[in-house]
Amino acid sequence: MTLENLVKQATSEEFNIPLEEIPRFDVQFTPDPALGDYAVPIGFALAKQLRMAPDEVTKRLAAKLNGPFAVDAVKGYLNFTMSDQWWLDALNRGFVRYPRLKGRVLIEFVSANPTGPVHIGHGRGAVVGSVLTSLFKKVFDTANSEFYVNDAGEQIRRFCQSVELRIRQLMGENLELPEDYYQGEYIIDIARWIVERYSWYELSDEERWRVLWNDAVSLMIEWHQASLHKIGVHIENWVSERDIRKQGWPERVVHLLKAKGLAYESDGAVWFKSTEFGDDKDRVLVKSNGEFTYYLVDVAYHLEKLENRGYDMVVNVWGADHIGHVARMDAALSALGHPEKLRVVLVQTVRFWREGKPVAMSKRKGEFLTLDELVEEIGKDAARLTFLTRSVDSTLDFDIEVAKKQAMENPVYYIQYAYVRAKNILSKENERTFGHSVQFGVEERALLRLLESFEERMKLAVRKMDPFLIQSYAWEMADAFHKFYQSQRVIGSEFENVRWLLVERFLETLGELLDLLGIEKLERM
RNA sequence: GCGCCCGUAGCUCAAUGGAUAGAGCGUCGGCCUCCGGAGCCGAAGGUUGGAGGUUCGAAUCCUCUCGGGCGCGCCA
Repeated sequence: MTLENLVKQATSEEFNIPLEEIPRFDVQFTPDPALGDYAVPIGFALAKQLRMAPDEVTKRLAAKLNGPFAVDAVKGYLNFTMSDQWWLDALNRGFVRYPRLKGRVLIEFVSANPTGPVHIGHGRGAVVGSVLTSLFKKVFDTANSEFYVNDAGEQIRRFCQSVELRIRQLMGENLELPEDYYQGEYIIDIARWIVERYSWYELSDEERWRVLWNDAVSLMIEWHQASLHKIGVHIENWVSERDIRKQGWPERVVHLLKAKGLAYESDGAVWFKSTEFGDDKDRVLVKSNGEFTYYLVDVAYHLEKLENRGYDMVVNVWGADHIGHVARMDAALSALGHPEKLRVVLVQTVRFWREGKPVAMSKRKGEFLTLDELVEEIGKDAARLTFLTRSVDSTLDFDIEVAKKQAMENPVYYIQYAYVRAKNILSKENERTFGHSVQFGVEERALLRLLESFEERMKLAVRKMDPFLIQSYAWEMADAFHKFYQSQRVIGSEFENVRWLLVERFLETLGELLDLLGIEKLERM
C-alpha cells in the first residue's frame, strides 16, 4: 500500500472521519534527509478540522501507523524514514517508469522559413521540441514531430528572385543586388549548385522558375535537415504549405466559418469574428486582393492536423515573439469546433554572448551565426544542454565561450562526468562475495529518493511541457551521485553488492534522461 | 494604452502552497597512499522589486504598483 493510502486509512480510523472527508495532502520529500525520507504535512489541515493542535494530530497518527518505516511526528508533519529493506526493494524494482496518457499528439517546432539557413536563433526551439517529442513518445499513445515548411508566399518568391540574380551574376551578367533581396553567401552557393546542373540559358522562363521554385527550395530544406541532424534533432514529418493550399484547406476554413456565421466581408476582404472567441480584434482571412493571409493558411494547416490526421492535441513550440498569434489561433480552432486542442509552448528569447559582448544578428545583412557553426564550435552536447539550462519561460543568456569551456560552469560535463565515474566503477573486474545486507547512509538515501522520484518528475515535465525540468533533474542526479561517490566506496565495501546495484540503477536512470535529452552517454572523457 | 513572460545572494538562475529560500560562477579556506580531483567539504553572501489581500502556512495564488523583455499589420 502506498504511504498516501496508509495515512488516509489511519486518519480515518483514528479520528473517525469518512475517507472522502479527509483533506487533500501531499507526500513529499523532506527538505533535509536527516528528518527522514518522506514528509506528509497532514497535521495542519486536520488540526483545523478537528480543533486540535497539529502536533497532537500527527503524534496520534504516528503511534497508529506501522509499516516498513519509522515515523516521526514533527509539528504538522509525519516524517517517514523508510527501512533499508524498503529501499532495497525499490532498488531491485528499478526506477524508470513513465506516467501514461491517452491520445495522439503532434509537436511542431523550428519551422524556419526555407529562405535561409537554420541559425542559432532557432536552436532553442529545436532542442526544446525534440526533447518534448522524446518525452511524449514515452507518455502518450502516439507522439510525432513535425516541421512546417513555409514554401509558398512572398518570402519564397523573393528568395527565388535572389537566387536567380546570383545565377545571372555567375553567368557573367553585371547586376546589382537590390537591398531587399536575400544577401547571404548561401544564396550564391545555391546559384552555383544550379549552374553546375543546368544550362541556365537554354531553359525557358517557365523551366527556370520551376528549377528555382522546386530545386532551390528543396536544397534549402535538405540543408535544414542536415543542420538539425548535427544538433541531434530528427524531425519525422516535413509538411509543405504548398500541399496544405493544394488540398484546399484554406477554402475549407473560410467555408466552415461562413457556414457558422463567423465570417463576413468588409472592405473587400473576408474577416473572421475572432472577437467572439476572446481575440481583441477581428482578423482578415482573405485580403481584398484575393490572397489568403498567412493566418488563414496557418489555421488551415492546424485544421488539417486535427481533422485529416486525427491528432487529439497539437503542440506548437513558438518563439516568444509569436505571442500575438496564440489568442487568434485559439479563437479559430475554437470556432472550428476544436477548443483546447492547441497547446503553445512559448520559448523565450536567447541572447548570445561571446566574451561579454553580444553576438550581432542581422538577417537583412546576412550576418548571423548558423546553427552549424555553433555546433561545430562547441559540440552537439554542450549546445543542446545549454539551451536547456533555463525554463522555457525565462530568457536565456548563452555565452558561447563558457559553453565551450570544459569546466563546471558548463553543466554538460558535470552530468557526463558523473556518468563516466559510475561506468568506471562497473568496469572494474572483481569478485563480489558479500551478501545483500545493507545500511544506507545519507548520501545513498539522497540518491535513492532522487531516483525514486523519476516518474513524478516526468509527470511534472509533461504537465509543464518544459524540458528544462529533465535537464535539472539530470543535474541533481549527477550531483547526488558525485556526493555519494565522494563519501562511500563501492568496491571492497561491506555492502558492495547493494552499492554495485545502486550504481547500475543510477546509470540506467541517468542514461534514460540523457537519451531523452539527446546527450551522449560517454564511457570516458 | 492593451496582452503575455520575467524581477530571488555581487552575477546567472532553481525552488508541487509547507519546515532553516537552494545551486553554479565569483571571493576566502580545506580534501587525492584510496572505484578518474572535469570531483567533494566548509565560510561569507537574502526585507524573494514594493504595498495590500487569501491561507494554519506565500518566492509561489489574487489585487494594485514600480522596473525589464516580447508582441499588438489586409507582414510572414
